[in-house]
Amino acid sequence: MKSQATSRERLLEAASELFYRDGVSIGVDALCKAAGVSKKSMYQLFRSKDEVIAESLAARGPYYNALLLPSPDDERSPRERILSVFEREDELAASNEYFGCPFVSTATELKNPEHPGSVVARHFKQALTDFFRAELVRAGAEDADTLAIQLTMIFDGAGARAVVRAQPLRNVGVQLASTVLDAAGVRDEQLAAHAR
Amino acid sequence: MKSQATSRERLLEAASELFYRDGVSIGVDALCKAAGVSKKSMYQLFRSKDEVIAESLAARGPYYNALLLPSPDDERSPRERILSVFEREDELAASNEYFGCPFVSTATELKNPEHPGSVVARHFKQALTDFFRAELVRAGAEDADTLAIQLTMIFDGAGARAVVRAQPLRNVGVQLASTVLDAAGVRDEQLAAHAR
DNA sequence: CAAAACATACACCGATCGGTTTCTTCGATC
DNA sequence: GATCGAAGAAACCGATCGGTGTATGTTTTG
Repeated sequence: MKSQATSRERLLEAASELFYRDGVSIGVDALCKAAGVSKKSMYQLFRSKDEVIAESLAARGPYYNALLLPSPDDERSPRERILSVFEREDELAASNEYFGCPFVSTATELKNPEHPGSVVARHFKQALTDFFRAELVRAGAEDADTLAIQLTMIFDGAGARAVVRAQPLRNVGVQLASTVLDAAGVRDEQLAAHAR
Repeated sequence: MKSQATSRERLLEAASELFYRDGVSIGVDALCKAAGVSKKSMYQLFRSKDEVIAESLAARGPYYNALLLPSPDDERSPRERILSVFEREDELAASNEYFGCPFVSTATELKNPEHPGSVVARHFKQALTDFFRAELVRAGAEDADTLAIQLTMIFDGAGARAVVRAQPLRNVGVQLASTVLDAAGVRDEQLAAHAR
C-alpha cells in the first residue's frame, strides 16, 4: 500500500495541481510519474488525456467552491456573503501560488469551447453566477440576473490581475463589488429571506 | 516578390494570429509555413520561439490599442471615452473570433511571469490602466488610481466571459463600468480639462 | 497452493517539439 | 557572365508528445 487513496484519486489530484501550475500541455508521462501510477493504469481508468483534464477540473469544483463560498449555515447578510467571496479570492491572490481562476485558465489554454474541459469550466462559472444570483434575490435586488453576471465578471477580472502579476493592491475586487452592491441598493440591514 | 511585407513582418503577423487562435503551443514549423518563411530565416531573425512570442505580442499592442482606445482627437467627455473602450470590447466579443484579451491569454498560457511575453502582457495592461487613469484625472475623479485598476478589472472580467463562452449578454461590461463611474461622480457634463 | 486478476516498468509506435545543418536556387553586384 | 550572399526546402538532431503492447511481478481469490 503506497497510499490509501485510489489510483484514480491520486491521478486526479496530481492532474489538478500540475495542469493548473504548469498548464495542460504537461505530458502524460510526467503526470503519471507525479501520481505514482503507470501510464497503462491511467489509460484504463480514463479514455484519454482530455478526459483526465475534464474530470480533474470537475473534481476541483467542490473543493474550490468550499474555498470561496460561504457555508450555507453562515448567517450573515446576502451582501456580506457575496463580499466574502471576493475577500477569499483576495486572500488566495496574495499567496503567490494563485494564477487566476483554474477554470478560466484551463478554458483559455484549451481554446476549443467544445472540449469537455471547457464545458466543465463553463458550468463552474455558471454555478458561481447562480450563487450570486440567489443571494441577490434573497436581498431583494432588482435585475439580479445582470448583477450576478457583473459580479462574476469582477471575480474573473481580479483573477486576470493575478495572472499578469500586476502590482498587488489589496481589496480592489472587494471594493468594486461593494460599489456595485451599493448602487443596486443591496445593504447589510436587509435581512435574509426578507426580500420585499 | 511574394509580398511587399518583410519576412519579419509576415512572421510577426502570422505569430500574432496563430498564437492567439491556437495558443503558444503551436509549432515553429506550422508558424513558418503560415508566414511563408523558412525556419532558417526565422532563427536568424529571432533568437528563439520565446522571442517571437514576446515580439509578436509587443507588435500587437499598438494595433490592439487602436482598436480599443478612442483617438486622442476624439473630443467626447472622459466618461464617454472610457465607456467607449467597453463598447468596443463588447463588439469584439460578439464577433465569435474573440477569445478574451490576447495579452491575458498569452500570460495565462506562459505561466512563467518572468517570460518576456508575460512582461509584455503586464506592460500592456498597465498601459490600459494608465489610459483610464488619465481620463479619470481629466474628469476630476478622486482616487483615480484605484478606479483605473477597477476599470481594468472589469475589462478583463468581460474578456474572461468571452473565454468561457458564457451566454452572450450584450453591454454588461459597459453597464458595469457606468455604474462604477456613476458611483465615482464621473458625469458627462464634466468637461475635459476642467477638473475641479 | 494454484489460478486468475491486477498493476507495474518499460520498450515501442508514429508524430511532433525547438533548433541546426546542408544543399540548392535565385537575384544582385562587379 | 562569373561571383557572392541571402533565403528557401528539407534532412536531421535528441527529446518529448499521446497512446499501446508486452512481460514481470504482486495481490487477491478459489
